[in-house]
Amino acid sequence: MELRHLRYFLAVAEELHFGRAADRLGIRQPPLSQQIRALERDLGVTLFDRSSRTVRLTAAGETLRTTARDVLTSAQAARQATQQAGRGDSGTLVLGFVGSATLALLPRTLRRFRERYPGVGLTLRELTTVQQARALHAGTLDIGLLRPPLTAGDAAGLDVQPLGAERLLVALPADHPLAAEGAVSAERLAGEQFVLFPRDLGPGLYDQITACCRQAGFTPNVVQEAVQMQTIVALVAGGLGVSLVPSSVAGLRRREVAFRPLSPATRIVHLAMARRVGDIDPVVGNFAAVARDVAGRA
Amino acid sequence: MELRHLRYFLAVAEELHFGRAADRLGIRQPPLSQQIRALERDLGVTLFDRSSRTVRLTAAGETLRTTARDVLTSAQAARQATQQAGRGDSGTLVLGFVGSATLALLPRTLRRFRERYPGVGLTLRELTTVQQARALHAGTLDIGLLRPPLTAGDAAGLDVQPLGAERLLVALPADHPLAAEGAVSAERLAGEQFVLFPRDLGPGLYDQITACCRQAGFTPNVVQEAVQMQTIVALVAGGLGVSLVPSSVAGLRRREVAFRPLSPATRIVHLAMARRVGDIDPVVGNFAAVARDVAGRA
DNA sequence: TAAAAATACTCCATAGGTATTTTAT
DNA sequence: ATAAAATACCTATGGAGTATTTTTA
Repeated sequence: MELRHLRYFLAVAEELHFGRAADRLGIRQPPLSQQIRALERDLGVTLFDRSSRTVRLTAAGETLRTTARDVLTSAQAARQATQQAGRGDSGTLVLGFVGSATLALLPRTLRRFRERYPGVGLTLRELTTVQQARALHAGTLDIGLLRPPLTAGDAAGLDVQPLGAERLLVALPADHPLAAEGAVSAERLAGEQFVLFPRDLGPGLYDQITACCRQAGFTPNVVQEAVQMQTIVALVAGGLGVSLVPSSVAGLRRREVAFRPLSPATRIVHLAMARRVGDIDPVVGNFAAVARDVAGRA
Repeated sequence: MELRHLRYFLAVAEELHFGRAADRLGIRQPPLSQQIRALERDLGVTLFDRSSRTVRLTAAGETLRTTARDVLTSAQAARQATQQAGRGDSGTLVLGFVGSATLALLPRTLRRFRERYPGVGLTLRELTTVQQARALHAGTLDIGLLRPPLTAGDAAGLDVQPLGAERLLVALPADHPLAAEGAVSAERLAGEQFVLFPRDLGPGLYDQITACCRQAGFTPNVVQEAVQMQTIVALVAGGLGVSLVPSSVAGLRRREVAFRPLSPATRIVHLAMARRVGDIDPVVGNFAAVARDVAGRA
């Protein structure tokens, strides 16, 4: 018994006429008669009571008419579910991200992805870069938005693609003297009080910021820590100090805060996307494509 | 997509090895690879991630593995339900019977039929012969146990088969003088008081009984009516009168009642089975066969 | 290098076609 | 007489076979 037999059977059961059923199926009447006969032989049961003028369903035929519909329906459902899964529009995706990635790229990427692949369940986990690398290896994470560099050990077996580079900006209270200038050199910040996030929330970015200061000959005097970028910016607005932030943070326009480029504008922080090498899950590929697309537009 | 593809796919999905899966399916590895490939092409989806050493399911493959099982399961269910219906072991049967048929044949037939065809729902309707003929024509009855004769009009379109013939017995109180004799001639009953059923409950049998008396030169003096044969026999046991009953009623052995043949033993009452001509429902055929079988053994 | 899947090809079973016959109304 | 299914027969697609190549762990 094949699905073809059931399709043919249903056509005849609905038309109660071999000729019309054959037309509907796009085949000729004799092969249809043969297939129905083969089905009857296979099942060991007479499905139609046919005379040359009338075709009626037998009791067995009535039974098959209802059950065969179920079979074809579930076959169709299997097709569609499989194709949806193949397009990467099903299942779940566990996404890791560093806190500083949330500001621009992540919300837009999530919105686009949700629009295009509504069948995918998303789980978001805010993790540090190193935690993401470990979770990717452990299989508890499917894709990560993190800040390079990774140690060779952590990077092994991972496909890490740059998603974008941002300059570091100086965030100043709007009435700060340095805010009057176009660009600020790192040396000018030596005496300033800094608002930063705890190092363990983003060691990559944190180390780049402190390295920047060290290169200018000082260690930043952190007077206040805050967990979220929004809070840091709010604290700067309140006049508690200055900060160094990735340029995407400037999207948080606040009247009381001025963002100024560092001069020379050499300091670059990178955001990257990491996934397991050889991960063939189309959901992961789709998310990566959307993220690249969103990053490319910025 | 055909069921074959799903069967093959499931074998590979379970073995994760084309060679072993082919063995299990009783085919060779290359055609199996081809069929899987054809399925993938048809669905437009990659189902397996295969290298020459390992075969893994893709996300789409995982989806198909669960849904394809449903398809094959429902196909198997369709097969079995259809075959059961074809054997006549499903659906319902509406059976009519005359009250006087209940004593021997009907209970045994029902027991045998229930044993052999547990899938059939039975509806029993006690109806007169004429009512059965009408109900058969109307399609509200599938098969009837009735007492011929039928008028030509009622019999048209019906297949009426004799199920058995019974002699009429005289039912007497055990202490009745006639009970001392071996056989009783109808004439000897002329002065007796009779216990009978109302004519409209079984005009065929009733008319045969009264014809029997009329032939012997008298009209039975009915002093008591009762609806069921058991009651009639009980009333005879109580000494209220005598009765004429089909021989199967003698099965209701009661110490206080003697059953004696009529002499000469010419009076015969028939039980017959009626169904619609050309009724192809195997359930009806099966019941008829069981009934004939049970009647034949008696 | 060795195990396993893919490829190349061959064959034949059978789905589907045309022509005709049978059957029941 | 005629509509419709069955039968007979033919064709060709494709499922399954054997032999071989390719691939990667």
